Amino acid sequence: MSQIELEQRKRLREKLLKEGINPYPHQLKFAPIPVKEILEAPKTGVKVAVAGRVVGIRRHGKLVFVDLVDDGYRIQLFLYKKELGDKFDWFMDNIDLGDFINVYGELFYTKRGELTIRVEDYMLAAKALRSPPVKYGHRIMDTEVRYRKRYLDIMMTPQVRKIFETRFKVIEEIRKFMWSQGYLEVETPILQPVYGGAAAKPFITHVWALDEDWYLRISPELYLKRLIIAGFNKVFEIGKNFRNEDIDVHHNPEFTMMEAYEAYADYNDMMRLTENLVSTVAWKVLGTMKVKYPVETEKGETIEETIDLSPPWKRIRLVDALREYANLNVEELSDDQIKELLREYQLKIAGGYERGRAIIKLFDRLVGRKLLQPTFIIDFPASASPLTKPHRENPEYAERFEAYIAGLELANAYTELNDPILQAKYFREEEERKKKGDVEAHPYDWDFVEALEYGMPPTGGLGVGIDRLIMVLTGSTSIKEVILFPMMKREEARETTSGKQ
RNA sequence: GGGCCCGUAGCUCAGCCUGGUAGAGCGGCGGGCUUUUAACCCGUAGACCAGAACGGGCGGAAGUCCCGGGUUCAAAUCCCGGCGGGCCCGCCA
Repeated sequence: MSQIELEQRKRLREKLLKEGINPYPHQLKFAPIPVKEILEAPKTGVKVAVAGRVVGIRRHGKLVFVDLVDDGYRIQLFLYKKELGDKFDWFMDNIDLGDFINVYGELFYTKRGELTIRVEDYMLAAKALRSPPVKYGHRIMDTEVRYRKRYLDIMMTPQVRKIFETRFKVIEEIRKFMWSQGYLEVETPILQPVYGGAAAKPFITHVWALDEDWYLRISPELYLKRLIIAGFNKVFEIGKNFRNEDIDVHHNPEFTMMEAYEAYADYNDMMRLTENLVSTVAWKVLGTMKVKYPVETEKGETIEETIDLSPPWKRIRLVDALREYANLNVEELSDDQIKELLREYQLKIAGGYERGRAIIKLFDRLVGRKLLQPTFIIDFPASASPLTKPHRENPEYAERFEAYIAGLELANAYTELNDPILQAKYFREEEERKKKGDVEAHPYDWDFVEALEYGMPPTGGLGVGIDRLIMVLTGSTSIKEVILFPMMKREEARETTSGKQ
């Protein structure tokens, strides 16, 4: 909007105040009902009151059509000078696009068959000084504006609003599902003295009361396990984790995870939990277990892939997946041959070469993105899974899986390591890697080891990336499309009505 | 960390290659129109500063075509360096 238009509206606000009309009244004159209710059960000949934002004004001489949006639902208003008299002129002179108004009138169908309110009276409910940036129903083209001023993106574009409605319904249904399975929803610290539960760089903050540097959690894992030790058999937590790493289409520094832990369960139970959770949530929110997701083919074309979320999902060992999808039989390769492959694909291992980590790297590079249909990749090399119990049949592997859908890593789960001596050994090895330059190695958490020494039952644990799950369920290819306010570089201060900020 | 693309009126974009008056549509403002729905038709202001404000007229000290330099008689346009955004690659299990 031009500066001139902003000034015009500021003057209009002043004019209204002088006339004794509050542009920001405390109460509505006509008790409104939701537009949604009117649209769901349309009746004609009845009087209704509604409130909402003016998003369209179409004038035809002595009559005018107005589009009003209330809580995401649009209804048309009809104002006729012959019926409204001076109030018609007042509306045209004082109501602008973007304003909130409260109207009262009778429902009828126009010649074109649209349910419309024939306005008999109205009031200004809140003045907008800036007009909407685009016509209602259109997309804001500038992605920077969309992300920085998400309120405009949602205000003007119903499809965008729909994505976020879906997002929060998904989270609601996850809760309902977990509750129905007997899990207790808990909260654990976001500010932690020792971070852990994942391999990632943390955000550091300072606690003035203690004069100590603390961390924003990279995962709630070690606290949730403490609750299993405490004697809660089934717990889960939904919340933000913070990882001080790159921002791209699959990563935002703060993101939402659901983690669940269950005593006397193992990673097989967690697979069943995962596929039941995801398919049930899809069914409840979308009414289907089949979703479409845009996928780029090798030719560079984008096609809609239909993804079937119904259980059971495919289960395949990581080394078998490398054989099946990348034609690599890593179990028969020497370390030198694997190092050669790392060179070929320009992959580096932080903290120095280590066979297990190298195999996982090759998997991520060559296989992960090919896994479009839901797939559990099971049995990771033990060396790169320091919180996981070794495989019951072959201790070179860990009882760990990752779930992939649409090429996205969606979940990560273990049969949890509950041997404190082994856990301490793994922590020491992680400390060694940290010294060798692996900035993401786990720090030694002696307090957690002590907790394990009191005895933790056999436990299955699961982490689900909620943002990525919502990407799959909404067909979004960027995590920024499913996070309300994604992290962006700080903006320069700008002029607003209250001056420089 | 590497590469590619974009940044011009409130919005969407043209102009840039080939340097020489900065344009269109939408939106705004004014007018017309009794059933429209991205309404339509006619007119008009609007890109930086600015004379208190507003309306009308006049004017240039000049004028941020993201910012700062450079080349040139002359830069939105060419060159260099930034900033912001998007995408790809690497890293992030």
